[in-house]
Amino acid sequence: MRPKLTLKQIARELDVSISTVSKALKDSPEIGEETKQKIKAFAKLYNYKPNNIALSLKNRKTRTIGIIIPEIVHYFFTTVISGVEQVANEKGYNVIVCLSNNSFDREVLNLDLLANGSTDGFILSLAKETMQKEDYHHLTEVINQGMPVVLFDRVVEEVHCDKVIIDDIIGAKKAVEHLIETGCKKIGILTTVDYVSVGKLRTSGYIEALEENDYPLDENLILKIEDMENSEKEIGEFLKTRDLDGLFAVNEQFAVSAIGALRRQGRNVPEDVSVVGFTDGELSKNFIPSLTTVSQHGTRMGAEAARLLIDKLERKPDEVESYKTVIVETSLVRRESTKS
Amino acid sequence: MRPKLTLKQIARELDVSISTVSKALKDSPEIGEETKQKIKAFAKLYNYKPNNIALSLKNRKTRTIGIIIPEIVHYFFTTVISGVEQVANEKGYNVIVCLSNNSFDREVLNLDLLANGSTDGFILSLAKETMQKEDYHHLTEVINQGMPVVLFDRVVEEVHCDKVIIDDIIGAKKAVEHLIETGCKKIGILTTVDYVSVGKLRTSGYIEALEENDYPLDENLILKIEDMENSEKEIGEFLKTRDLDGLFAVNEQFAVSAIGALRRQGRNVPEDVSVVGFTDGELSKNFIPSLTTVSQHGTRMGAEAARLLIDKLERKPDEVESYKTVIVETSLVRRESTKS
DNA sequence: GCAAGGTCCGAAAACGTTTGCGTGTTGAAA
DNA sequence: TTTCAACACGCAAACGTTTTCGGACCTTGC
Repeated sequence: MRPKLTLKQIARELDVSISTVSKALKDSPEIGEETKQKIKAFAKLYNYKPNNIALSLKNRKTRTIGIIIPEIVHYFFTTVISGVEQVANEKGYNVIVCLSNNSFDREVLNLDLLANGSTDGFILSLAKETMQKEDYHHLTEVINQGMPVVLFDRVVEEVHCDKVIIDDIIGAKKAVEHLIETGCKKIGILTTVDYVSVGKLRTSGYIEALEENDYPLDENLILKIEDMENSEKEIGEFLKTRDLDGLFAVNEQFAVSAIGALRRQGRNVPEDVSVVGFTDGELSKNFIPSLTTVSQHGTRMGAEAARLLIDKLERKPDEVESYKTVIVETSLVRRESTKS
Repeated sequence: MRPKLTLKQIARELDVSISTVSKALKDSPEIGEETKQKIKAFAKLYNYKPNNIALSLKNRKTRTIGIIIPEIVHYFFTTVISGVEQVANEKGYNVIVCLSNNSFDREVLNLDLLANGSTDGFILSLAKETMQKEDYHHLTEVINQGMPVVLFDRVVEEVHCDKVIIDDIIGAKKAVEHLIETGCKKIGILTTVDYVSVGKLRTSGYIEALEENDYPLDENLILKIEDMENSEKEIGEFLKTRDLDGLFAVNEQFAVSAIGALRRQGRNVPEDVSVVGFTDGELSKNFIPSLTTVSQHGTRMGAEAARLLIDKLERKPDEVESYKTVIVETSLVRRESTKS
């Protein structure tokens, strides 16, 4: 076992000073050609690589960006990470991922931990609990210390920073309009309770689409699901008592549960009921019938977020502060769960 | 914008030396009670947190573990990460995730990068390209420098380190035996080419199960898929020309493709053909029919890997070197795609 | 009144870098 | 021979910690 090589060891070995070694390796003109060659050869031979920690300390930069997400076992978030990772790597940044598990305390903990030197900035999506508490002091504090933060997906007005979101309302409208265009007359929605911001927005989109097309709004066709555990049963009972021919679900899960329930009730998709989901994940692609769905383009969101963050990080300190909100367009992916 | 507080600033502000501040905050008996209180109060008021980078440099430890995986948009890997994260956090470690995208070069790059001070050890699953190349010098080098490495899932004998794997062979046998027990007479397998070690092992399990139950081995019922892009078509054609009543697929993807193809051919699952998959992901749970599958318990694998790594990290330096291989048991999850 | 011992604190080194500046050596010009 | 660039290199500080060691001052006991 041979421990890591340092400048000091090279210096001792070659009988020069540490600074000479450092300069030689950076090809400084201060150092004689001969010495440079000798040092470079030695470094290469023993595979010298500078210590990142020491560099970080010296430069007060880590070239690392932190991602904090509510959960990782979740298709959408992984695509976002993938997007972040791609552009981060292009620009020579590293990515460190932490999970809040939707807990406020863990979000604060992770943020504090990473903020103390480990990362130069953050990309994060708020924990559910945080949004309920409406307590964002940990974020404002970090921002006050001069660390750039980019919020995505689950964002909130109170925090002043760059944001990347999708046009939830427009996306939902696209979905419902597609149902209308393909001949559905009575369209229901499977959504979440209102404090989940995306659920609320998508519900708004649903309502807007109905209004703009002169469809009556029937509260009876709206199911707001709170308890994810029992969503299957709840959906089944809801569908049994509604005579609808079009259904918009605000996520994949609800969509497939609905299709399953409908099938058990002897109703075919899309012949009897058309179904549109939200989020284009593994399920949508592989389900039978495959799901018509609103794609959120997570990869693109991640890439945008990373770009925003890195821009801030590499901005000259005298440039004026300004926060952008990037809206990533959704698109409707037509598949087999709706009529064509 | 108020920049981060350091010991030096506290010292200047309170007109004591840096070392006094440091000691006071660690509650050292060397410092007078009065001074201690004063310093602690000040630190608390302004929310002092020591700089992790400086600590890492001093202690030559980062309390960070690096995970390198082939891809993140993949249910199994996310469960593993989740497992690692859980125990890492319990023990006060951070997790940094990098992706190799199944590329050898990116695996080497990431490993090199993280090895230079960013992490204390690694948990990784080899990239496909790495396994083809059979080039593991980057790993042995890192190990030689004294950094512990734990390999999981895609492991390889040539590298000497701790490993966490599942009993692929036994898992596959369980799957096939279940098919046999539920009355299947002619059982096929959808697998990968042999250099993907898990594919090879699962194929072995399939063969063993057949042999032990005196089923004839028919090479004609084995489909080795190389090109993931066209797997759907390939599977369809394979099934069209085989008259089997049981099918074992080495991953979810293949299983659902098969079910789709069978259905198009007018064959019902599980009435005409029973199907068992491998990996218990979103798809298996939500597909209709839901999939009987071999669960790999990714979370448990991640947790085991993290425990192994942290044990090595916190081991006294004089303890003897020894490498363990932990085998995480698989279990068969019975659902609707097989007869009961 | 003086040495011994306690109490409380500060100086400095160390972790591995980078970099501005000082210094010694060389060679050539005067 | 003297002088002065140019060149090649080393010193030291800095980043933010921790920790060992020693020093100043006060108290105590004789």
